[in-house]
Amino acid sequence: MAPSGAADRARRTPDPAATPNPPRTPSPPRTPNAARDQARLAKAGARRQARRLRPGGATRSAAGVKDVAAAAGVSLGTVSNVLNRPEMVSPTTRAKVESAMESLGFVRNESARQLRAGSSRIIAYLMLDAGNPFFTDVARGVEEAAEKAGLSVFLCNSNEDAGREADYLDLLEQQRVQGVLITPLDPDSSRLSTLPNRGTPVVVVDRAIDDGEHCSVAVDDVLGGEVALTHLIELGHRRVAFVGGPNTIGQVRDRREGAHEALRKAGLPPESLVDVLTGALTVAEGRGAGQRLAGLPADRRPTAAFCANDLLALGLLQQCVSLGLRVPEDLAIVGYDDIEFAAAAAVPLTSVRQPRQLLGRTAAELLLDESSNPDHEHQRVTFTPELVVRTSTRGNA
Amino acid sequence: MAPSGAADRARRTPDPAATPNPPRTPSPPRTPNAARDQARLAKAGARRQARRLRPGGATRSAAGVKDVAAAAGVSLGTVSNVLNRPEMVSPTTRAKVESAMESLGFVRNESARQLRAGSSRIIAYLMLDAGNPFFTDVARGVEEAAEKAGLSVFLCNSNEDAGREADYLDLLEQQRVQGVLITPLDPDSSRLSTLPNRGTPVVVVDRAIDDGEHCSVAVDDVLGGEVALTHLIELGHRRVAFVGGPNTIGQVRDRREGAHEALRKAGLPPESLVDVLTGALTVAEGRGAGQRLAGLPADRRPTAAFCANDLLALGLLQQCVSLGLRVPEDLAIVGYDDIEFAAAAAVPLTSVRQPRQLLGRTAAELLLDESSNPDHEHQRVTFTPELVVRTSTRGNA
DNA sequence: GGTCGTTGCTGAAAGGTTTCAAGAAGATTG
DNA sequence: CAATCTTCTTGAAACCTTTCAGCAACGACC
Repeated sequence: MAPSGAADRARRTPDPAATPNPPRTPSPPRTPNAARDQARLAKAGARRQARRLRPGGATRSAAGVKDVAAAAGVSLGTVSNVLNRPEMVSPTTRAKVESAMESLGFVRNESARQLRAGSSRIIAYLMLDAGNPFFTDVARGVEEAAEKAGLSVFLCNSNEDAGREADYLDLLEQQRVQGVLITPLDPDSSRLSTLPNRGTPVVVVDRAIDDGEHCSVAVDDVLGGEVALTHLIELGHRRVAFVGGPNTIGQVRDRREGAHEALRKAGLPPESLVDVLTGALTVAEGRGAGQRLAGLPADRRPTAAFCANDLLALGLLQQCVSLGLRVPEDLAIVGYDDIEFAAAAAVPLTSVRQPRQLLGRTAAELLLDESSNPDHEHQRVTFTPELVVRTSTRGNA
Repeated sequence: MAPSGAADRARRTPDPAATPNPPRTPSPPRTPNAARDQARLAKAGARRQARRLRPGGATRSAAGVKDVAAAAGVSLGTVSNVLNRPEMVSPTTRAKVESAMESLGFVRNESARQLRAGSSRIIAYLMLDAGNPFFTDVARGVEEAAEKAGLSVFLCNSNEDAGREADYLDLLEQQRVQGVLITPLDPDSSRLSTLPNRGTPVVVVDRAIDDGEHCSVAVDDVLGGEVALTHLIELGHRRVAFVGGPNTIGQVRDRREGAHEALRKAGLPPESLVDVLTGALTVAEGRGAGQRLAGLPADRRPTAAFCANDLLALGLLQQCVSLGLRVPEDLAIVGYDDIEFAAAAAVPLTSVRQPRQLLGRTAAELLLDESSNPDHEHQRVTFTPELVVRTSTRGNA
């Protein structure tokens, strides 16, 4: 119970060049190019120690119910009963079986269980980007609801890659999971319908969809975009950048559409919104967009930017500040999602908040209903977003 | 909740109040108390539309290899060959089989495959906190290495909860995954050794461990703590808060120990480091710590804070700024992990950087080696952290 | 003393896949 | 043309669990 001791030992042990046949050593962490910050008090490097141990008998015997039954002197069916209907086994028998399990190190084979019983106790959430706190917050809501129902959650990360998304869908279907929650790259993809057609419930998260095949839980992105841009218009901005992309992502399209809607309602021309296209919804892409925006001559530069999500907004903000632009005086910024880090940013970020955890919880509840309730009706739940105004648009006034 | 016997039993008891009606509607998103920001242009709420559709024939026939074989007019073994050794099936036969699969909507039953073949194509990463960008970056490294090897990754989130961690370990062992990567709450837990003893490889991530049962990949946290505090000492700070907790988390203990080591080397008394204990490593807990620190009279308040991770540091920073403390003049702050948001914070954060992605990639590579190479030797890889100095300690000078 | 209900346990069947020894059909060789 | 190889294909066995009809033992009852 003294891990500090272990660490101590690690540091003291002489650097062993004596690794007989180690897997190729990892390259040392490359110094990040993005960060212009300096002052390395310690240089990066890796130490590695190998040990051939393979202690006596790694008991790879893998005891099964049969072995347990033999050891306990009961039949195989009884062992199964202990596992699945313990109340219908006499206490003494149960004790015998349980102690046999213990001493044999029995681990139930879930594949066989599922094959025979037909049902899995797992649901999966296939996320668009596990690095985006928005989605991990949604995931927390999912876990909450799943735990209440006695299910486990596997998280999968498509990382905005259509190929990976498809691979994971295949995998999950083959695993016969109880259901899949997904924030898809393209909610209209036909691939999304094949699962429910074959019996695996799918609930679409953060996209509204009404094809009769899925439930969906979403936040009104068009309204969110409209609210954001209305706010900027009311502050007097007449030339606004829309930072986001790629356009294949529905959230981006909807939020842009909402922005245009706001222009329309305000009687402003569509050209008031200038597209700044990004390759993904990440901080790094936001920095790139900042570079481009800051490079424009001041009289042609938009006076405000509406970003498709907070990661973009934070990157944009960071880059603009470091290039000497003042926020909001030179450029007002509105983000989207109101992730926890938005409020802690260099200039606290105005953002459009979504009920993240509730989104996940509701989606999971719909999934559970679909997979357990024969009278299930597909539903489309839409939540309303909420603008949170902070310094990045309002200033400190 | 993983299928422990007790949980199972609980679950099976028939639900007395059968719910023929749709799941209870979710409560509307509660307005967050933490944010003091205002200006709601749109109030939150939910719309819901139900549709009973249940289109004609949800083909839940679940065609199997047998059906495909019949449809294609070949034997069952041939279908399996198409699936697993396509090169040894004649092109024409293969085409027949493939089109039969297509038209029947065949989906391979992974449970059965795994039961028979014995092997899973899945590895899992059991994370300490999926909401911490540090771990999602590690996960990205894991995915990268796994993809290269043709494996899929399931992410699981213990959320710093020992019970959930144990449940997931059970579940993964029962699933017979190919291996488990884990950042454990307590690396010394005996539970961690039972899996490898029974044949499921386990690699410990972000903790050094040398028990002969696991590989481990870590960054030297003691050194990191030392480097961080040395930096503060060199800046003249003589009274520093250590913000972190709970103490059961090894990372916290090591980093604190390193800080004390720095004091020792500088000839300063141990009381120079004041513990500010938190309940978890989150932004919210960081805010709480900020509240407490800012509440101290200026002459008793530490002049600097070293936080066990960046989430704490960001929360602390946010709270201190909003309470009128100047950073770094009134309070210098050092974080840990150098997550992407650290550089974009209100005051860009000095932090101890770790090679996150490399950590994950290396861990996954070790796991793959362990599960495929009979001569595998357990290794302990240690990387060296790196201090990145920014405004939160140095100021703008 | 027979009948009936309970309670606890048994043993075989089933579930969908992979594997593998063996067979069939064609091609090649002497 | 027979013998030998090759190349494909086949069918049964095995993987481990759950389920379920049935059996044995026992007490209660008329």
